[in-house]
Amino acid sequence: MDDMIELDSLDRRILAVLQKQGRISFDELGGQVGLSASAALRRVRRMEDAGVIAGYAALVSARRVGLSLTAYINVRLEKHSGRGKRTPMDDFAAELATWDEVVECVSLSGDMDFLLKVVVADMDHYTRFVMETLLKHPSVQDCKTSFVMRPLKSGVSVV
Amino acid sequence: MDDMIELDSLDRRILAVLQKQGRISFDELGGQVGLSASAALRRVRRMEDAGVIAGYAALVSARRVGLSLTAYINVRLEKHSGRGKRTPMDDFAAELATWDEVVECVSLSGDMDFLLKVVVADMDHYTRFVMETLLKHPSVQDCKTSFVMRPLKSGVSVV
DNA sequence: AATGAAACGTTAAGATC
DNA sequence: GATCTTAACGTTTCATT
Repeated sequence: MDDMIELDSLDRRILAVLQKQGRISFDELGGQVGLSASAALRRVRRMEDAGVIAGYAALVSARRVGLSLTAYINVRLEKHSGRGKRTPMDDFAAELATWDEVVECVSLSGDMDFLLKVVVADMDHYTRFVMETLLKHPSVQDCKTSFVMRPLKSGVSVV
Repeated sequence: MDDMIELDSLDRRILAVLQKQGRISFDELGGQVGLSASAALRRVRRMEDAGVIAGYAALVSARRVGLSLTAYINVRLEKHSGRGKRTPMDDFAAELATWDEVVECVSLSGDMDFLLKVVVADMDHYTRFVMETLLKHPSVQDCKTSFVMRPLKSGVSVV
């Protein structure tokens, strides 16, 4: 399951194409990298099986579905006070999954514990989320927000 | 070009499916949301044309291609010293596009100007990138890094 | 040379659009 | 009906013996 796989330059070109055009046909894909459809298919299947390609996704424009505000929130947790045997981090992680506003969350080195990426309709919704959901959570000590003013580069295809 | 489009609950269910299974057939997609293949296709094409679906992408596992270190870097730019009529921000944004290590970059409110998401093979590569590329750029004043210790939620399909 | 593995292209039947 | 997917089959290449 954890086997490293060798990727040659053709594999990498295939990945580059699929990251831009995830629903391209194997015929076209092969054409772009200089292979037949079946050869392209074989290589893609191999990378899927090896977990190099984790899956495929439609990219949804946040704006076009009415979500025009993006923010990053640094969160610091309480050091103690986990419920029962669970740590504050466990409690937080469990509830996180139920918050639709959070599209990305990583645990960090440094003074802050988590970085959340949050996408919402407007400032109103954002304020409600922070006040009535995030800060009300018993594991959360405090947080600090930076709002996204302009996206310069969006990397969506590395997981 | 900027027309808001009305999405009903069926459209939203279709989007949810396509965000998880971007290469699903329309037959299966229709089955999951209770539509025929052609009805599902019509709705998907409509959302593609409206820009709601910005595209499709294969999701590549960073680990499996040997990129096991992820970091977020807050960058502060020089306030002046743009070359010619261009601002430091223009200079920075232009060069950014050529840095493969940066998979995401947004301009932020607050004391820092940018947040970069960086994915590299190891700490060695990371150090080289910061010392020999990022900090050498004339627009960059200073930066501060947080390393990702554990990804809890990865949102890849909102753009 | 002979052998086997790996990767390619062609073909054709079935699935999908 | 046209395009796309996918498995079967034969060919080429190349490293090993």
